[in-house]
Amino acid sequence: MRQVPTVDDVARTANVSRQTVSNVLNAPQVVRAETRARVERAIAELGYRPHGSARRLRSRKSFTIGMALDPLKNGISGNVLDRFLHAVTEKADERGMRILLFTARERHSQLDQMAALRDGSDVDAFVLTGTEHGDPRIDWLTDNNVPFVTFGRPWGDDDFADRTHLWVDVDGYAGVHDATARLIEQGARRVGFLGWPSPSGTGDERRRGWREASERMLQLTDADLAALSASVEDGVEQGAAAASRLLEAAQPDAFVCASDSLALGAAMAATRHGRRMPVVGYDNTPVAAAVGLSSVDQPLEEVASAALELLFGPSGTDVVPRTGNEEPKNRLLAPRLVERDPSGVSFGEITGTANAGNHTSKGTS
Amino acid sequence: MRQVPTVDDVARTANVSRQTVSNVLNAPQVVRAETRARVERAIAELGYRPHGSARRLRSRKSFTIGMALDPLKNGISGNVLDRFLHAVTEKADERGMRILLFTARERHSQLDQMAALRDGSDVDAFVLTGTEHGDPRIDWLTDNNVPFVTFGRPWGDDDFADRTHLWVDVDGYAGVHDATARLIEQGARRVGFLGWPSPSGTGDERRRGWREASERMLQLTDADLAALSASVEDGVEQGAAAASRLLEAAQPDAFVCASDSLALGAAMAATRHGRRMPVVGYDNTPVAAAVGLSSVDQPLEEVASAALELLFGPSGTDVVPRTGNEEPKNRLLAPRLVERDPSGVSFGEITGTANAGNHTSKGTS
DNA sequence: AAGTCGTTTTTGATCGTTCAAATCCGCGGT
DNA sequence: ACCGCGGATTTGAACGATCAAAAACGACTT
Repeated sequence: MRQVPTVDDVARTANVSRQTVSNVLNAPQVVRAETRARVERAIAELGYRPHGSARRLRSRKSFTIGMALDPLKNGISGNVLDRFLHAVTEKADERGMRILLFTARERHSQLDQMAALRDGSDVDAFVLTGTEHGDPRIDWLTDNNVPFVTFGRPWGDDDFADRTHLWVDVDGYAGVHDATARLIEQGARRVGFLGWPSPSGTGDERRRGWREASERMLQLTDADLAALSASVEDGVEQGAAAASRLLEAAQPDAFVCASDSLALGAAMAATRHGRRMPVVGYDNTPVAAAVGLSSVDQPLEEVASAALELLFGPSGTDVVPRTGNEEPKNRLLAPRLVERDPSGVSFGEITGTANAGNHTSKGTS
Repeated sequence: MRQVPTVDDVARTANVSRQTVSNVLNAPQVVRAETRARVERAIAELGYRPHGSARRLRSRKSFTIGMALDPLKNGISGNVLDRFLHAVTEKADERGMRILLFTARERHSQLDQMAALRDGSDVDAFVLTGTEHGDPRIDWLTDNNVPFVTFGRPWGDDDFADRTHLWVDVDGYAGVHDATARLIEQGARRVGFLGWPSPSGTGDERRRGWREASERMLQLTDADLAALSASVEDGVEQGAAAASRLLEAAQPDAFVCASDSLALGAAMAATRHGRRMPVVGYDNTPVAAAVGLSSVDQPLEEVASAALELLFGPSGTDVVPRTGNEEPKNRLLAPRLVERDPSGVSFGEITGTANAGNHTSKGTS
């Protein structure tokens, strides 16, 4: 079995020293062109490939980004994070970096994992998703001066002023606002909203988008607005039930929803009530695509690029020092409304106990 | 800034040598209980954590599994691989192992990536998905003696006799066979099948399941069977179109499909023809769950466990030597039919050019 | 008292690379 | 001739751990 060649082997065949070989790889500009060519030939000839672990041990850089993979949320919602994961992986690949995944049942051991990954130079930085307000991971990372960026705002007092925490997020307010405005342009006069119970950073933001667009463009009383809005846990059934209530009580002529699950439920409820009306969901999941629902699409590729840019600058692989000045510390990206014609599907009778999925709805408080 | 403690620091505080500390971590049984306790106390006190890269450099083991993350297939189908990824990550976590992701636009550079990962002791083994017959990656891995396992059969002449290639797969034949049988039990007499064009390992296998169940349980001529089966590219529209043709020509009273996309299309087509009939899809995606379609569910957690067991044995983290004898080299797992009542949704008129998604259908050959 | 054996601990070398500093080399200036 | 200088290259040490072999220790024989 052939031994894997090392820098020394390359150095010997190219008649140079170890360090020169190393320089060809890491700082080509300091090597004379002629020598460089010679070394490169030797590298190709021997099929040399640097030993990652050795390099990391010495240089304390890993070209690797750590991502926590949280246990799969039921079906629909997990899709966004998976798409984000793909996007980050690809953007990282473009910089020659890789993604190290880890999970941890308990949050505590997740901190341990992250600590181990950092101390062992396994990762240069972390990309986190699904962070909550006051997330212990964030405090730990900040305290220990570990570079990280989150997909999702910290939802503190003034996120844009937060200079210790890099974040990228999608402007749910704008997304829902624009979707609502579009419906109104198309003739809607009473747009209903299905969202999640407060407090929920993302949820409240999306509701605000609907509310402000409605306020601004339609002459609706506060009572009207209150009647047109519902707060329920995520899920198709819950969406159907809530939409049904609104349809009876507040006569909406369109729906905007905080998720595609809710939107699908709303579309079904509308048909059940013998009405056909536009419904817009959120996240543009395959479900929305399959049944022809319009949906607000998050630009996950851009989110991924932006996240890496905040961490590593426009193109490098070195963590940008967080000097606390100048450089932007966050990015808020605009989503895009994907409009679809739901002519392909209509939603018929829904039975009393129809279970439109295998969602484990834990409590309804 | 505090320095990260090393084995030497621990050794010093515990009054032992480096190697003893190392032994406490890697071979506790050779250390006297009392000494071990002392060392462990020192470890806890200093908050020592082994340096992964140093360990890897010396021991040539990484406790890491490499997975290629292929560019996201459009919507629906990607879901299975993402669920698999999650499952593998969790099962790996239980063994104290982690997942390193990488992508590569071109297949060629993917080989390079894998070579680099292996040479750099970045990964101990690879888990591959979406392998094709005669996949160059497989040859390369086999030739270079790199441990790997695939989710998906090699689709060679006799996969079960293949002792050089570890694989896990789900028995699509059984899944579709049983789904078909179930429909027949429930009264169906002419079950239609929507699948993909041959040759396609998975696709042909699923079709065979339908065909043999139909042959065995129903008295159908070869001509009947041929008329009841369609081959189209994956997609909701394609499924609807094909189902529509079958409905006109062969009077099916139920459908079994090779994917949820096709199944959704079939359900829509059936409604369009004013018929209500059972439809079973494959993969149990969120789409099926959302619209209440029955579907064949792949046991991805089991697939993940089985894959790791083939590689590392029932519980360790060391690659089982592929001696070519005795130990099983593959596992074929049975899927499970998830039955749903589609009462919640009915599928209405479909317009001529309805685009029920943003699938980029490349060619129709 | 010396030899033997088994268990526990220590010692020195090594993994493959990069860092930091030293050396080499050619050239122009005094 | 000597010095200084900047660019190119080399040298020795270090990164933090494990491997392989040697040494220390105790108990038990002979």
